[in-house]
Amino acid sequence: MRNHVNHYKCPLCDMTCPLPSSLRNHMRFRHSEDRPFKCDYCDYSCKNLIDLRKHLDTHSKEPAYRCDFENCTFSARSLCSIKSHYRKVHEGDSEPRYRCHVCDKCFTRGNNLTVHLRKKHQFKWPSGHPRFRYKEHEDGYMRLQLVRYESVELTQQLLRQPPEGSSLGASLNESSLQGIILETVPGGPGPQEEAEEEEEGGGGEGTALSASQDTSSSVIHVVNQTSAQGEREIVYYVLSEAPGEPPPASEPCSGGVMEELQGVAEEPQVQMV
DNA sequence: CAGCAGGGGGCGT
DNA sequence: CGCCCCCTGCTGA
Repeated sequence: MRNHVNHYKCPLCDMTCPLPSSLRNHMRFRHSEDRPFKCDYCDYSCKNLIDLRKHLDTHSKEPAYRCDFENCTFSARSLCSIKSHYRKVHEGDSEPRYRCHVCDKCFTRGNNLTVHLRKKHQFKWPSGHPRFRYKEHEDGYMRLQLVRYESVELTQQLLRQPPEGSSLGASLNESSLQGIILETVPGGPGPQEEAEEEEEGGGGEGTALSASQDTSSSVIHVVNQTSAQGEREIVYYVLSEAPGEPPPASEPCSGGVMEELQGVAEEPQVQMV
């Protein structure tokens, strides 16, 4: 469990990770333009041998993969197509398992749930989170992972908070974690002003996303920060969690943090999950 | 238009 | 490798 806490931050972006090796990999694949693996038949190149092999399959005329099941003639050009075929046809696993935590609609693939979340509920990716993660819940459904834990130390470092004056960063336990969640929805009173599109389809709009029964928490503060260079916006959510402890009324630790941030905060939003 | 599914690619584990 | 991305064509309300 402790291993899932992210202690390391990429100096070039907002990505965080639990291990130095993860950071090294990230640097190589995310921030290097080196593409040593080149295709002989086209100008495709990539950073990874496995990806090159996958690509080479696309040059073969015959479908490179066949279904192993007896008497099954299904074939496809990608391994993932075969696997999804096998699961659906030969294992009877056709029930949609990806479930929207807002409206409970189910989908067969995470990809399609992603489209749904973005189009129907206006979900976005905060900086440093290039994609959604889906997590299996106790009921077997895959739902959007809303919280990513990072150590308090790292968060303070991210916020350029001087380490002294923190009475709380000393020990890392589950209750002293801060989370970054992957969602922000205007939802309500915002007087926006859609530059483009779009009439409401009938005013229905689930709005308010009151479907908050499952997440066991909590009010989250959102701060949009613009760096000195005016480049990246970081969306921090301070998760007041800890059912056992009273939530520190105004985050004694983040007093300085909030103070520092308020200078650059653009539009704080408060959101429940 | 919403959802499904196949193909192909990126990237974290 | 596995998960998720985009793009795209198909299909059923």
